[in-house]
Amino acid sequence: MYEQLRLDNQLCFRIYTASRLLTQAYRPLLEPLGLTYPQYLVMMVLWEKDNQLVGDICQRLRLDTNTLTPMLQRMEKEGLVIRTRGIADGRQTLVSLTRKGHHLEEQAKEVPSCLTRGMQDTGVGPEDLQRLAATLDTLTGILETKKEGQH
Amino acid sequence: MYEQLRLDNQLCFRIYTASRLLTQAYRPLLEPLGLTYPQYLVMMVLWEKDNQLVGDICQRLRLDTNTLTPMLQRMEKEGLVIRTRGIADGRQTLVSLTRKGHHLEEQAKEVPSCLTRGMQDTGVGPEDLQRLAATLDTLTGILETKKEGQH
DNA sequence: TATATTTGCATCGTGTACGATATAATTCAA
DNA sequence: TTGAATTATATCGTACACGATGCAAATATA
Repeated sequence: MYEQLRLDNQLCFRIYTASRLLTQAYRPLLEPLGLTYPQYLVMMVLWEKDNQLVGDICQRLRLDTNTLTPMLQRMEKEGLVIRTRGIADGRQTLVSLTRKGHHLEEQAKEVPSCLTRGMQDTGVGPEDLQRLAATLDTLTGILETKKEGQH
Repeated sequence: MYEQLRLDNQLCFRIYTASRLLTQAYRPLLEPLGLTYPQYLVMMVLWEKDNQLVGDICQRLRLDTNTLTPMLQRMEKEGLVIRTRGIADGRQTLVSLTRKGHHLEEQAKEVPSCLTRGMQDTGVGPEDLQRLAATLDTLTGILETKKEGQH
């Protein structure tokens, strides 16, 4: 029995579990909007700035096109976005919000507070979350750098 | 533009990204062992204690049978585990390591250190990781409690 | 003890993730 | 300028996740 292989010693398992449970916590809030959690992320990117290329969204969410293209196709079928091919560069695909997609922001703006409200009086204070975010940013930065180095 | 909908303000997005990047970081280390990251988690559970029920593994990893059953079936096909139905209780399925599955622990024991080594001299110290783990545990605990309350 | 309920696991359908490959448009180079 | 490399997306195959449903074994209840 190797101590380093104990599940309880695995940071990655904690992050993996927290990620899944958080996504599950979002589900009942996003279901009324007809969004999955990854789709909600795409919407946030587009609400910040409309008319972005697939590649822009990829970069922002750190996802590849093989994940995003099918997702954007489903979102287009749902009438949330429109995909337009070849404007300046014929290879690019521009993703734009539909009116429906725009309007969804009004309903979505309540979602984040629903979750942070649930964090109150739980032993996890705002400063803990702040520190958590900072450490995760550093960690992600490191992992991205290592990833670059592979190519 | 609602401030609370900015991607940069989303803790969940950070965790989601960190989780994916960490899993990606494990991939090249686990590929030689013929394991995916979730399968590696199952193996860790079984290395800690062999001969566990599907339900035990579910509870430990906080995954449901609809995820684990197909995964265990794949692992059985790979010759890592054996699934035995109905010992005391005919509904249960006992999951046991094969000799091959047991032997894999020897190779796997190097995996964790490969990753922690990569964390050295990066600005993220052991105490940061410790605190990160603690906060995630609390967070996960809260999310689990909320989840219970839904039933 | 016959029936209803619960339990443990399996199956199904949909939606991500992601490596590998394909394809068409653009750019580079000889 | 034409063929080679590059780039931006798309497609394909496999493996999770997870809600919903199915099913047989065990348990509870009348």
